[in-house]
Amino acid sequence: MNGERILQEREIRHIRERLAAFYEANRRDLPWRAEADPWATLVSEVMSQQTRIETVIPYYRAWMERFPTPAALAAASEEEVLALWKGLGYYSRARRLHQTARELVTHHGGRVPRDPEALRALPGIGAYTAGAVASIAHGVPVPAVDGNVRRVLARLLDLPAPSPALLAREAGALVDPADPGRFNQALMELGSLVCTPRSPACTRCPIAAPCRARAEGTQEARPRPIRRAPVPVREEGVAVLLHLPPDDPPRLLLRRRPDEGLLARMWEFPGEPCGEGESPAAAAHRALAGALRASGATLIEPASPRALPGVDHLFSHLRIEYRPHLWQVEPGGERAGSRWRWVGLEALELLPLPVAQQRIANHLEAALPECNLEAQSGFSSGARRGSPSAPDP
DNA sequence: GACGCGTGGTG
DNA sequence: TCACCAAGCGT
Repeated sequence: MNGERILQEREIRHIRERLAAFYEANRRDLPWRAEADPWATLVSEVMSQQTRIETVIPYYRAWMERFPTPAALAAASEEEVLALWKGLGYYSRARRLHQTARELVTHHGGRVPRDPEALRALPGIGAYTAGAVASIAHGVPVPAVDGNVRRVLARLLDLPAPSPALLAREAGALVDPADPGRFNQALMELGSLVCTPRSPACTRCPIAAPCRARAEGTQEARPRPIRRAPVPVREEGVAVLLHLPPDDPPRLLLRRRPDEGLLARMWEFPGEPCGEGESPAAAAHRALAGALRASGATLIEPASPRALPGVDHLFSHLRIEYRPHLWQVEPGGERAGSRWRWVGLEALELLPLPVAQQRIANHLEAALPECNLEAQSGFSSGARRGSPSAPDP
């Protein structure tokens, strides 16, 4: 089916007028709305992908301070880029934005293109972000269908499961050519403030009159919710290798994750997933063995490790229960490699460390004073207390 | 088309 | 407590 519009011309004009008024009265003062800078718009849109606006704001400020232009980002190291993104999640966004900045410099004169197709071709920029940047930063009359807009349109048209193609067509016909950026942001703001997933405030909605779901009373059921598969749980033994130099701050051995997949190229304490029926302590021992081999470090005392508090972390599709165990070691010869690194406790914040790993480090820091004492009287002597795999209290 | 990909807020 | 989900993209 094509060409068939559900809304009449008169309704479209009505919706444009009401949304424009709604936006002027309700728009939030977000930092990127104060600028007329396409780079600022692009950065804010990428950061906002699947992320709450309140979470984005401080990251956006720090990012624009450090990388005010595509050229500034293009010149940065990936490690610094990931470190600034730390805690925001979906880290491939940071790596793709980094790559996009480089392509802007090499192929677009260091500027953000206006053509939606050119934007769409950049890494990390899909249909939504291309439409948002083209309309908001450059005034191009194209739609920008995010989760909010999908929900608003599904209700306005009373469709249980509208396809992306249908939504793009309807939104494209609806966009106000007089101010496409304002219109698209108004639709999102409406979804965020009024036409919410649960308990939509239809009595306060500026476009309740033409809303088909409102007329049918089906707004709560539009769009139809999707069922998620239950997330698998994995238990992982973690080896925290601690070096206590006599006159310097404590140091830790970290490992860089693989180039692809979960938390790609982020840093972590070495860990191993528990095999079938394997205890976390045994898995941690395997991680220890690998870390000693890779780094050339040696155990100070080959005794039982001290168990640190467990960290349970929920990822988007996986739950991992980290069971960290602490060993004191002496760093070995020259063996290092780019995937392993000794890092001072105070320098962890400069590294791209995922949130769960930071929690492990925090527990270690809390336990450190005791370790110093034990180090002098022989670290090995019965340092174990509580269950080795006790979860976070 | 379904899945992999983080984290924190919310009812 | 926990399921849901937020200004999605790439494969």
